Amino acid sequence: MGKADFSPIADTTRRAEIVALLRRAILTGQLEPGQKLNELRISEQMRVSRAPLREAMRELVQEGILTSIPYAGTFVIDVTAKDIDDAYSLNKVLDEFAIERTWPLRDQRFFDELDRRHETVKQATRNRDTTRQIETALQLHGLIYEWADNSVLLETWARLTSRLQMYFALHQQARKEAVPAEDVHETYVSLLKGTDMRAAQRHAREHIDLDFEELLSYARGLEQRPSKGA
Amino acid sequence: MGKADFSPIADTTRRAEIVALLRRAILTGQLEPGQKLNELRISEQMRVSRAPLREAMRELVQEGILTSIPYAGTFVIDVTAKDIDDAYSLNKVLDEFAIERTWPLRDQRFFDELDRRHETVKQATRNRDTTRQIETALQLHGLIYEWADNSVLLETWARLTSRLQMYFALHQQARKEAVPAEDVHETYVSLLKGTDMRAAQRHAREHIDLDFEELLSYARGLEQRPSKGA
DNA sequence: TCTTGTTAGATTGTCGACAATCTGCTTGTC
DNA sequence: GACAAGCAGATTGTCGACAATCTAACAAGA
Repeated sequence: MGKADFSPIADTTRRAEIVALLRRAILTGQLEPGQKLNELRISEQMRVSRAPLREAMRELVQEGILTSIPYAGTFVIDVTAKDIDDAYSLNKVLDEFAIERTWPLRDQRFFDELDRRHETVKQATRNRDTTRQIETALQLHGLIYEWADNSVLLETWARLTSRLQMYFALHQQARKEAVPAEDVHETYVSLLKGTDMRAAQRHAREHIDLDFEELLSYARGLEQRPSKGA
Repeated sequence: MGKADFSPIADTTRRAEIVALLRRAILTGQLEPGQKLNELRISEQMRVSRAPLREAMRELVQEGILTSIPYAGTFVIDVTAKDIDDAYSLNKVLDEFAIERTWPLRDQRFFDELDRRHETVKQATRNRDTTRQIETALQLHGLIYEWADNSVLLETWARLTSRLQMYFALHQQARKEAVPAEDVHETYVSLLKGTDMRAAQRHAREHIDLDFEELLSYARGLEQRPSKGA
């Protein structure tokens, strides 16, 4: 028997591509929070009928980054300080759990993948590509979820990730100064390679708190921000 | 100004009703795991066109109880012992977190609602209505999530609940003997009213483990169960 | 002036038909 | 008989048009 392990072929439906396009637009901040998505306009821009577009939007509504009001429209979710707070406090709990589950399953492949993703983050940092920096940092962070061997946990993380990426993108977009160029993940990676699980969990929690404080202060600033129309 | 506080009016779209119908059919076991959903047949039965039906199915796919393969069809998710294991182990973690967050927010309204839901479970138990018993027990359990004041946590619980309800329904449907008629929630409720948070958390975890073991033994029995076609 | 009723326009929700794809069977070839 | 090519049939994906609903502007009346 051959040994080639093929990755699944790409989804060939328009719907899937539309989902990807819209998600990217939202997570990178091209579509602002509160903004209404006009079906006719978007479907014309994408050269697609409204049917697959609407199905795509339903998916993103369930994914939690769009919200829908019957006969009124579908909107990018509004971001409040409390939403960010909620997401982060849950993230802490999930992180601890993910590390606990991943810990006994770590092997050489895990460490290799950890290094690989870390390297990708560092590269994005060097290139000053903030969007990609956020994306790769979350992917680095997501490894413990992928390795934890718990499908429900992974799904939960995927949902959370969408929001976190959106929050960070908004934050980066708003603040004037450049992103810190130094590498803030060195400790995290080395702890995941070490032998002290509790220490890794503690660090994950504290590391999160750091970025978190920054995000929150930003979010508190845009409370009562008016919703953007079409 | 008047003091009447109205609840939001019902969703008046076919889509919303279809979602509710399908979800109920899946969670009560009318639609079996692995079964394919034929769009044409269902749309004819519901006297609805395929457009809103497909949108509804997209939502349920994202909700995690349906799965879709392009150009092949949409199916009720398969249930494996590992899925149940995954869901429960995550549930334990979330329970602890929910109790921790709810604890300082408990007030008279909380206790009243707790009693009310508990009473509803007992009533369903007396009536030997197993489907309703599962539903109400999960609602009782869900109170700590509703009270925890964390929207992301609540969403996560909602998703988890769907699966749990499905698992329990399958279990109940499969086993011959009747459901235990006694009340298994007495301790849980009284601990939530008490002053020892750790004890409540511990009990939640152990209580879950109980039903869990039963479910798992059932699920292990139906591994390699063939998927049902149309 | 404020409220209420009406109307036109725009947008979302739904429908029926067509196109693309898959599945299983048949056919032909070796 | 085994196997590949090709052909129905059924099912999903997509489209364009119509129906239902909302919004905002405007007119009529108290």
